[in-house]
Amino acid sequence: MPRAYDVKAVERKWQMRWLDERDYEVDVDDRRPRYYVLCMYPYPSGPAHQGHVRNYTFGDLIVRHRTMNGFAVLSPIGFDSFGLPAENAAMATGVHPRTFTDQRIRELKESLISIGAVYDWRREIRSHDPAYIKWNQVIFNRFLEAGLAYRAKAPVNWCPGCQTVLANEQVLADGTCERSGDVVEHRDLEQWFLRITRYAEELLGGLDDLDWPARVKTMQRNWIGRSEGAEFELEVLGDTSRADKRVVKVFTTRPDTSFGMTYVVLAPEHPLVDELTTPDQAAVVAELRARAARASEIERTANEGELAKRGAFTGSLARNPFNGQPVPIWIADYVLMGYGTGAIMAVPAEDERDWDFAAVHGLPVVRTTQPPEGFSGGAWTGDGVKINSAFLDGLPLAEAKDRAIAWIEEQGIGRRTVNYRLRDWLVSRQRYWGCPIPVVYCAACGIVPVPDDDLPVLLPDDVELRPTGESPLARHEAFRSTPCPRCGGDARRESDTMDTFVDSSWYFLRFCDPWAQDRPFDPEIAARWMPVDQYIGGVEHAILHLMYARFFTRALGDVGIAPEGLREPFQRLFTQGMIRLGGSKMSKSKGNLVAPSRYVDDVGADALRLYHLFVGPPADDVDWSRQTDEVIEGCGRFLDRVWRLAVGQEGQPSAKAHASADGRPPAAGQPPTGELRPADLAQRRATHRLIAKVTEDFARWSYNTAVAACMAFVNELARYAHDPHGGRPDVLDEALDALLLCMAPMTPHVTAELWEARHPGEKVHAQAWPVADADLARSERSTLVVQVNGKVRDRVDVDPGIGEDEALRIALASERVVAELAGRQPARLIAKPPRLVNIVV
RNA sequence: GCCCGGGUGGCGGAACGGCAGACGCGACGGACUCAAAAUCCGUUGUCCGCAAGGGCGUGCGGGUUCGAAUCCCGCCCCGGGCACCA
Repeated sequence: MPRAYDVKAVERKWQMRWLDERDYEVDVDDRRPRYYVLCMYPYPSGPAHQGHVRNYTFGDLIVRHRTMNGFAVLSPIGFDSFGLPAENAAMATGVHPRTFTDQRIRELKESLISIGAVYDWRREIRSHDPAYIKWNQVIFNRFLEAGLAYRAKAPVNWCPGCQTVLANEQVLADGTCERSGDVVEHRDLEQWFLRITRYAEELLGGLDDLDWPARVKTMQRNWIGRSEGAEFELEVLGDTSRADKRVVKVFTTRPDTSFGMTYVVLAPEHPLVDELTTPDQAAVVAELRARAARASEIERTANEGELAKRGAFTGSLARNPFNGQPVPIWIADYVLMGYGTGAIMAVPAEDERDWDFAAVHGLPVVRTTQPPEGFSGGAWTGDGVKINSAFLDGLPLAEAKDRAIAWIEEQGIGRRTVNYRLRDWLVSRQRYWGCPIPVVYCAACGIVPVPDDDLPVLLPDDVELRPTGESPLARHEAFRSTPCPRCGGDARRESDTMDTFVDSSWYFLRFCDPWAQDRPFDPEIAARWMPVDQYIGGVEHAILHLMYARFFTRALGDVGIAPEGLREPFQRLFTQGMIRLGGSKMSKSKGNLVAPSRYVDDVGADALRLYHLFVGPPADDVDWSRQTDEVIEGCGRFLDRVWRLAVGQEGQPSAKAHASADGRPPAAGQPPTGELRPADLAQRRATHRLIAKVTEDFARWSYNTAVAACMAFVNELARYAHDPHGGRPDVLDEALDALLLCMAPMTPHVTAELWEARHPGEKVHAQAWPVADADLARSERSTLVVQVNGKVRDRVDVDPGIGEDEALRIALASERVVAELAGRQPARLIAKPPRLVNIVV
């Protein structure tokens, strides 16, 4: 499509200037107020995709807009450069992950520059840089000292596709790996964990004050999954020969239903199972345990119809402490070892899972809550007065719960407790391309951290990458064998690397002070920039990254690395919608990308940015369709109109049409003076309404309507410019300057070029954000809508300052209204001047 | 099953409880041109009507209100998240 200007040359020119002139490099001692804008740093997967363009367009817009508003805006960028794709590619092609990654970073960096995004590039971080690895490892050491990092054997999620363990957060609800889609298996392995659960309560409470999308907060609350209840012990019956009493400890959120306990269930992995299983039940118990151990999450949850196969009686009985009754002890795979105590009291009358299980196995049901009249279902889980419950009888749920807990505590058999669904974060990965976990195993000294002075532990380059389920580092003798830092004896290095979410859990802090040589960052400098004022990213990180980063910020504060008072890293969060093509998310892994470079080369970065802003509300998903190309071309067409309007008929950018007496163009922002004809005044009003509208829309992330306002303004302005009663140069200048300023954050290249042409030596992005003249922005005339019985019958042009009486007088005088009323008397008159009058008959 | 979003022209989408459909895409008509492209101007929810004008319209059914796309209740559909967490 032929264009009004040389888009490529103009865009390239400004991209180079922004890099050369370093306008977006800021330092912490800048005298302007500080503002920290951050887009989630990208995994370098090659040239940017549309999701990146969308994300970084929003970020760049805010950076430029805030800068024009007088802030020192910190706008850093980096690359989340460790991760599986590079390693998988290495196995497929033989290219080393480092070479592969560096190449991908070059490509991505080039595309970020090509869409006109500006950053303080001095601060660039790459997670695979030795400096970043070093501080990652130092942080790990501090966590180890503080008991926040620990090694434990645990049932873990194993992904056969990725050949590594996964964090709970990386396993989808259907039991598959979020990355590869493979069915995740269970394995018992010794692994490194970070103690995020220590912060469960704080992570939950901290959400309240965050300016985040409600949806994301809810997802985090659900993930943390706080539940209040009680733990108590049940005595195991039988085997009177033993001296010590054996007990089973259960957790329940419904201690008020304890009198309805008709059996007890242990998780198949529960340590007491062997001891409690009687010889005649041994075979069936063993079979169930074997099956549960082998079963993946997906199998374990997918066979609801086979409940009979999912539980087995141990042969032992326990005593319900509330009523002294013996109840059978079962094992069943619907009870999980990892939650609570791994054992439950089963109350089929008030729990649906217990009800279903009891029904299959013929276990008794005792109601302890009076269901509402007419209730005919199975378990009743709602409120109701207690029955069959001795001292709790007659009490409603909440009160009965408190009384039951008090009783448990009086008896000394248990206590009130809070449980969380949140588990500790498993960070070991049996892969090469990640940050090595800096510990050494010594036969004599045990687990020994690598001393800070010996860090970083770097990855050796000469590894053999093979998918064996073991880190390639384990087979690298020079890496693996090392003297013990403590005793000097033979020892072996940890060969696992860290989950890459560790890298992204503190990069935003490093950005504040990426030059720090003796620590990850200066906490005082971090304290001055943090928290991030505006964080922007995809909603797919609602749980994983955002939860980990919140945990790290707190934990780093508690070990003295981050500022102590800093608890929350991201004050405001914006999550953009995703890009879809043909109904599914556009992504590299799905292979349905539509490359942005195609548009940048064709219609230009400004047009593509404008499209992303214009297409709809930023939070909404975007469907990439056949129509999209045409809309993007429309955006380019609009920029052409702006260009032609700004340069006049000559085709070349010209200085302002209107020069003052000394021949120099007047400074921007000088309002036109002297007599104004009605058309001139109308244009000035439109100009100031535009400023007010765009300012307001930017504040509420309503970029699509801001763009629409600019388009409508250009339509009007073109009309005015060609109007024989309009076209006054100073009025045009005011209008064009306002338009360029308003558009500068959205389409930076074309506005920079036009501004420079009109104001030689000036940069549009260095200008102050325009301020609307409130008197002019207020509309001069208003349309009074006259309704009869709520139906619009007439519209009258009125003064906006009109009063109620005047509005009614005008309305009742309307010919159309008189005709409609046909002599009927109004029963009621509603006047909302200057917008509306409603006459009810 | 539970918890969030969301259903408005041919399409993307506008609309503090007060003119539904701003702005754009597409379509149609016109100007310019030998012609095309580009550009410019106009029309474009739907039905009735030559017109003036009127009826109907924001997923469906109720309700609140002088007035509902907007608020409330009950459904339907789409998207997302969670789902043996006791």
